[in-house]
Amino acid sequence: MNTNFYEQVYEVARLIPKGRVTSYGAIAKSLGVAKSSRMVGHAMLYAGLAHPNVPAHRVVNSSGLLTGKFHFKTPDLMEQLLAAEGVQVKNDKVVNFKTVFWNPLEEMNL
DNA sequence: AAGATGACTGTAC
DNA sequence: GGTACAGCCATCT
Repeated sequence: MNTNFYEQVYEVARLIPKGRVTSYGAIAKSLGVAKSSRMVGHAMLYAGLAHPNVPAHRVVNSSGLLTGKFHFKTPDLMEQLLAAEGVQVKNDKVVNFKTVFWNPLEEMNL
């Protein structure tokens, strides 16, 4: 699909360190399309098909809520993966979200 | 071409 | 902090 935009989303998503999470808006903002946060989520749908190894489970909404868990192979997979990386998930929500939050802009600004 | 949809976000109550 | 509403924008029907 020529979606270079998606490629960038995947690239940023892959940069997320293990045990950390980020938000769709943060990724969108780092790509200069903060207003298209929804497109980031849409790109994540393709993540499992176009690019394996894209840790889409590390991307949550601005509240740290696992909004996309139902789009995974199984609804439990997302929190399973997060838990396996040391990210505690409670009630479909990332615990200490502000603490484990990883800002893509930080990496890009280096 | 126009309307509906969605893995979102920010503001308001 | 939870619910409600509006703004945004690519994709699909």
